[in-house]
Amino acid sequence: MARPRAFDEKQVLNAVRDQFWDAGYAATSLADLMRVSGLGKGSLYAAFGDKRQLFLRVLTSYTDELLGHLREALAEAPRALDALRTLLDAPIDDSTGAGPRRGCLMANSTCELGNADPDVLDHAHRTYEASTALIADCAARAQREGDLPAEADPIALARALLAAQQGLVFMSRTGLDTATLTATARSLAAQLLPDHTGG
Amino acid sequence: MARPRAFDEKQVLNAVRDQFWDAGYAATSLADLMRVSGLGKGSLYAAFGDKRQLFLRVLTSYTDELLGHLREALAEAPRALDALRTLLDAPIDDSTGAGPRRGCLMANSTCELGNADPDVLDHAHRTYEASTALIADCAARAQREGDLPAEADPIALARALLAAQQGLVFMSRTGLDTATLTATARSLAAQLLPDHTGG
DNA sequence: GGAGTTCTTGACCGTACGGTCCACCATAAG
DNA sequence: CTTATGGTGGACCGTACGGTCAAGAACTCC
Repeated sequence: MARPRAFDEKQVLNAVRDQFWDAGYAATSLADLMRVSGLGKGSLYAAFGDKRQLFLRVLTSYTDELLGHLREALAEAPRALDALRTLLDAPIDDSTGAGPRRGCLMANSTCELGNADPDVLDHAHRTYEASTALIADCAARAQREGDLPAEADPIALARALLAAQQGLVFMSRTGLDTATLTATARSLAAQLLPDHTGG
Repeated sequence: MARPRAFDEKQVLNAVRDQFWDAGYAATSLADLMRVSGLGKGSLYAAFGDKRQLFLRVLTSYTDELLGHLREALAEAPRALDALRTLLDAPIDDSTGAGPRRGCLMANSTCELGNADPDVLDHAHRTYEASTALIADCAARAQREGDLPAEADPIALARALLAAQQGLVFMSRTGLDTATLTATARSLAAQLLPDHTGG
């Protein structure tokens, strides 16, 4: 093993991810990556390859975590309908956090690089298809639990929810105040996931 | 007036806008702008200032046009409800066009530059507030025409529609096939703008 | 036609970028 | 202690970028 690494790989990847997340791909320079990681150029290149490779690696681990958390959250909720409603709260969390509103790294990357980098586009497509499948499973459970009309299409509902969520994320990025954002999320949730038992 | 300009300003601005729209701000170089405009560096700088000024000018004229078209479309529709439903078709048009799916220039710019450039963020905020107001007016008309429940809040509905639209635009950018995108748009329209008279 | 003014072209500049390389260092094995 | 191996840090490189400038061209006015 010779000389051991002086850095924690996960820590470095998290720092790099945050940098790309805050500033985007093009606006992040190698100097930025060196600063946030605390590594020299040589170490960075030896460990992760060039800027694009590092970015793709960070992007992949980001979506892996995202899908993992989504799977957990949807599976663990006692009531599936509540889990679906929670999906629309994610943008609110982004707006209330301390730092800048940075939305979703995958969405930002798709906007910035989707037309220029087929790998990124493909990754985006796969990620959102996977999300749709997870959400659709949860919607089907909500149907079984009697909280959603049985005749609804779970996949269609999943796509509608995902679209609403991404739209909210974007509105958060425009600087919409948290109260209005929250009200809009509630409004969308009420219309896309109405209380079925009461009606 | 001395020597007259050899280019049409509007034509140049449109070409530049398309370039920024396709590639984004950072990924567009001055060489790109020279190529698509047919102008030399000197002419570009003399006529429009530096890259950022040119970009902001293009962005402003883009949103001016956008709001103008929106105002027209919403006002001219015989039935307000139909105009509101048409809002969700815009992302479909983007997906069926010949070129790459490039979404909305204002949205792309907000994602890329919103955190770094307060001017862009402010412009985005104002633009979407203006859009919301226009859509809310149309929703109010739909209420007067008996196509929307009178107790609904037009502004809240406008924000929900705008969020849904932006979400659909984003899903189009991930490469979602047109049929699925269309189905999702129809699904969202059905839930956000249900047929009130029939139900 | 001469003067004045604006536009055009492209050479030029400084800089900051992504990427490479190498001398040095810290550890493990023998 | 010696040697081998991989890690580190920073000097270095070529390039492409955004931006400036000056010389000449095209036009108007007198």
